[in-house]
Amino acid sequence: MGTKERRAKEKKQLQQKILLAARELFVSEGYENVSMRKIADKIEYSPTTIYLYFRDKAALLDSVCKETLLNLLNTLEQLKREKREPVETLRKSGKAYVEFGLKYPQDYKLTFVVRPQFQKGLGLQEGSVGEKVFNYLREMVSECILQKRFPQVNVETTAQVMWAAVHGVTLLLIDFPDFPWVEKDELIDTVIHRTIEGLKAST
Amino acid sequence: MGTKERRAKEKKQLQQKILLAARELFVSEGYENVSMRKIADKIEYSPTTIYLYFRDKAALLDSVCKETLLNLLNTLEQLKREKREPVETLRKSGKAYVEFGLKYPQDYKLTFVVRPQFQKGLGLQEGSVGEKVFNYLREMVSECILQKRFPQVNVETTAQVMWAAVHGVTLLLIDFPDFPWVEKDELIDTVIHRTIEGLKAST
DNA sequence: ATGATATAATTAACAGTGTTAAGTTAGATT
DNA sequence: AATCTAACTTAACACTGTTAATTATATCAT
Repeated sequence: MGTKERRAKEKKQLQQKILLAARELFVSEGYENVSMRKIADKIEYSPTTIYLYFRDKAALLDSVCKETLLNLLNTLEQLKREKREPVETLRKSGKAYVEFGLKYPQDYKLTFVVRPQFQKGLGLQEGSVGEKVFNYLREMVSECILQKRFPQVNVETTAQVMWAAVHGVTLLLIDFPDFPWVEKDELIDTVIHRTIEGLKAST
Repeated sequence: MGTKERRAKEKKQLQQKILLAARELFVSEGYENVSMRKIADKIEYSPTTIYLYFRDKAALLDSVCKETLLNLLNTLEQLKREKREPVETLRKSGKAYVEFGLKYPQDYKLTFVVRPQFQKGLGLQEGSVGEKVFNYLREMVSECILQKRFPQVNVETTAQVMWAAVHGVTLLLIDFPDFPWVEKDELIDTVIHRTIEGLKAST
């Protein structure tokens, strides 16, 4: 009865192929400029075949974003493993977050801007990869407080403040590439550094 | 020869009417879900009439965003007039910026996310209203340094860090309304407060 | 191997999109 | 009143996401 398994594997492969094509096109042309027909052309199937594997275009976006978040999560978890001073780990995590966004700018926007716009409410539901990424940040902050690097601040607030800071600088650098920014790394480092300094000095 | 002036005024009025309809629809339905035909229906003209007043849909978006930026600039300039302690003014400006974004979330996204996506490069050109908004921020920071509230930090870097912080928190609150945020005002105030505290403590 | 069956993929179609070119109407000028 | 010109509309093109009906294909039982 190996045929059924083979068929199942083939289905998965085609699904993966569609996903890859979609990601490449979304990234290079932008979500709204990519048509189902373009994706179909790229994989050399008819447009409607895609609908046998994904409910609609938004579902395709969803899957692409989930992959992106898994990538980001991997990058961050790797950092955690190289155990360091907790504040240093937090700092490096922030930097890694921004650099991830700048390395895959379109993926980042797709995930953190386009997707929430196209499916409101389902931004960061329980058990999702997105939640796991934020949980990572919570942990990092907790660790800093536990080891008394920070005063007894509210973990949740602090994590959210950190997220806002890195999210902000990431999106600005992506969306306004022609703005006269100071040197990019200086800007990123300063954003992170000052957010953390403000934290130490805070109540 | 008053007829020509009258016609000119009528043209401006219709252009304004189109702009208003476009803004209302963009805001309520989202830029990509609004068709030229929908706008035309709203103002009870044929779709193609719009093209006599705006080059294309992107130009319409452009004009809407410019209005938004003017509104934001007004809000901020008003704050400057009620002269206060400079750090306090900076703090209030940050708060006003975020609140503006939350009051008109779709306008904000249109201006600071959607528009740069649809016309790359022209994000913040010389003489634009966007540039004026950022110049306002530069001034606020300068004032703080001049009056020795901050150490001798780099104005440009500091202004950009501030922008990143408020931009980040604004977008997160808009895009992930269902995320378990801490109390909204606490989050906003903490973002601003800690950015400024980090500044004082910094080199 | 052949016919039946289930599944995968396709074609055709619908209602909608931004936009252009050609045509029409209405108001001002002579 | 006839002409001209600016304002507006109609018709059309090439595209979009998506559904329903249809065809091809590969697996199964005989």
